[in-house]
Amino acid sequence: MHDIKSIRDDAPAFDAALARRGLTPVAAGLLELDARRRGLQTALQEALARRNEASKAIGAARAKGLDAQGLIDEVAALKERIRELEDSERAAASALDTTLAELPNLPAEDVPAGADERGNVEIRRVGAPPNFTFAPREHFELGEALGLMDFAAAAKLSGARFVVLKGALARLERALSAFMLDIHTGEAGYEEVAPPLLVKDDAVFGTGQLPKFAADLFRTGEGLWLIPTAEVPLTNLVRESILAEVALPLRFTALTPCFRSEAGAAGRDTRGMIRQHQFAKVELVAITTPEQSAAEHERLTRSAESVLQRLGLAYRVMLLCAGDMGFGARKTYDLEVWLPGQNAYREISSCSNCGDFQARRMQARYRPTGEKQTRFVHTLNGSGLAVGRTLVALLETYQQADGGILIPAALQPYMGGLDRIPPQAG
RNA sequence: GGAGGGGUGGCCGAGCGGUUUAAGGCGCACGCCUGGAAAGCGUGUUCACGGGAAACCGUGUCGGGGGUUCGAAUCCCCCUCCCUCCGCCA
Repeated sequence: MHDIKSIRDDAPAFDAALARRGLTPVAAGLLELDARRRGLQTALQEALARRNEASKAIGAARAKGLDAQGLIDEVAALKERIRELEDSERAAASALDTTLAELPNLPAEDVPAGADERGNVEIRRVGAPPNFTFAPREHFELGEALGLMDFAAAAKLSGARFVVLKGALARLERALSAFMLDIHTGEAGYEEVAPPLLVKDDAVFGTGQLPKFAADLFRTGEGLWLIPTAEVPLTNLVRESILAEVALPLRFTALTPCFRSEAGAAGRDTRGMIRQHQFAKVELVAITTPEQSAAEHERLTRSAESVLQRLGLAYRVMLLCAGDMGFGARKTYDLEVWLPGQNAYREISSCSNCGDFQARRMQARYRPTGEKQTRFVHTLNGSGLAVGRTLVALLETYQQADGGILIPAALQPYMGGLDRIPPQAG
């Protein structure tokens, strides 16, 4: 959510920033709505002030036993005008808010230009893609051959884009989750949270999925939303609050299932676990000051990267261009892991600095030490990591010619000491 | 799901149609006092929006939304959250 005042202050800069996202100018229309709203508000407030003044005089006159009929008539006449002004003011404010709520965040200055993923810039590459003496298979071939990954069974239960994991692969998902959480809650200092998976409209509005992306979410009959990411409950932990500066930064991590309708993804990644309606993810969220958020963004990204490094997975870090960023982000790094079966880098984490964009929607503020005025916090989030896709990368990276899967040393304690998933006998 | 009781500033807590400009207390900030501190005394202390160069002024805000009234923290209706009991339940 943008501050209309900042648009008032520099409309051309606002439109120029939106243009970097490929959007047409909107500032002029917004300012017109804003001027109308403020005019109505001033008129309303003047009417209310007069009503308050006259009502007080009526009370005083009554107390002295004087006649106040003239004042009573005046206020009665004001009532209708107040009602009209209230309705008009509300309509104007609502029109302005509706428009503002659907505008994405502005890209940071150091975000490269570009309309789509072809404009993204590679920042660094870590680890070398493994060499194989055989043609590496895709994860679903490996998983199904092991008899531990069953898409057909999932389809019977739930339809397309679900999977059933069994045995060592079910364990592997649990192991990866615990491994990631331990990394983030350890030296990185994130506090582990077990949040609700069903949330209200306000929460989903706060992080920016509503109102524009309702079609991407699942909604219960009772009107609650299944979280598409733990970013929603974790970030909303600070909604409508005023934090002391010394309490910042707040760093939260959570393992949750994530639910996405994938409405616009028909035909993409239809095979395998890459794109599912439900997947596990360990999320990282940080709440900090405007001064600290850029550094916090780097720190958060490094925490996510450290998971890949300890698992020995090759990856690259991409700085997203203005046209490829998500709705709430002002700057985003994507981590892309190497998938030997696909012979490609695929997104496994997206780490974004949202600036004060979500904080405004949530009314999440802090009070700088020694100051009276409050300011909006900056919010950041990133996957650390998508567990399902990590499992995919692990299978494809550590596959053996016989169909078995080696378990990286760092993960073995979480697998009960197992060092490889053996190929299915027979 | 049923019945009942509640929600007032950072916190506690009065107020239940009009000098309430939300009493009083705690906490916090600043000042006085002090060798220094405590105590004491004094002043200040919700948030948002609008107007203004500023000082400051105005409007709204007593869980949320409607209504009654010249006037609502106070009366009425709906919603929401918390607590107690009953029912159901991992």
